Amino acid sequence: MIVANEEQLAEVADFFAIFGDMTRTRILYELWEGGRCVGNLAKALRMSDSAVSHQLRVLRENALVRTERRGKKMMYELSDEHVASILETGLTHLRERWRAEEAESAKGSAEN
Amino acid sequence: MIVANEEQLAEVADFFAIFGDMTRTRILYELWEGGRCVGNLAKALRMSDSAVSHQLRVLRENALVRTERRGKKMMYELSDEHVASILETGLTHLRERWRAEEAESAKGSAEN
DNA sequence: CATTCAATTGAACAACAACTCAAATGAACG
DNA sequence: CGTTCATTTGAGTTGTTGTTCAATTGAATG
Repeated sequence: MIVANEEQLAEVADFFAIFGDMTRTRILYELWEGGRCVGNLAKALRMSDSAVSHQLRVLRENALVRTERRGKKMMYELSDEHVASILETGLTHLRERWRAEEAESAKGSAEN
Repeated sequence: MIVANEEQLAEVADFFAIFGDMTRTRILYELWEGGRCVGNLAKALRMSDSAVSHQLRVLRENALVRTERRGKKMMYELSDEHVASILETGLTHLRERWRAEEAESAKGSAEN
């Protein structure tokens, strides 16, 4: 049990909210595999460059990704391993839930 | 590196989004300390019973909290330790960030 | 069974967030 | 320096989300 005040809980909420959008999680997931430029990401997500760029801005402003210009292209990468580990936490948690749901539905079909 | 498809990433996003609201993180934080009824939570958060109840519904529907009726009151508690551990992950991550920011600002004031 | 306390629900409203589209910026290169 | 490719920006629009308010449900109790 960690002690936290309201201001900190607000920051926690804001922090989780960044991961609370599919476009951003997809971007982070892509970057998990390695650095990518905007156009490359946009193609992978089948979205407009603009839409992706807007979300990259959010990620950048929250220090979840770092940029490095390489010629005309702007390379994006995760700012540290922490970001991947947060994603992993959520993914792992859901993995367990999915497993449980599967077991539950298997039980149901055995009963009927 | 965990393999995930888009549907799963969508679920991850939705999952994080639940934590991405201050009211809900405050509720979860309160429940971390132990079970509470709606009125009690509302008082602690200085919000209307209704507003809290609406958010509790979201948490309930996503299986983050469990309920148990005790007389007129409805007792809410975290559905498992996992929920607390997710909160802790976020809190811990931000702790490090806050420490880093503090160190940074201390460096700044030493320079000037 | 009427009353009271506790919680839930639904509609309405306001605030916010994400995407689109068009325009602007920036870097390379002939 | 004009053109091209890559990205960013801002305004506008649409959809979503959280809160309020009033009405409703549910359980206990005299």
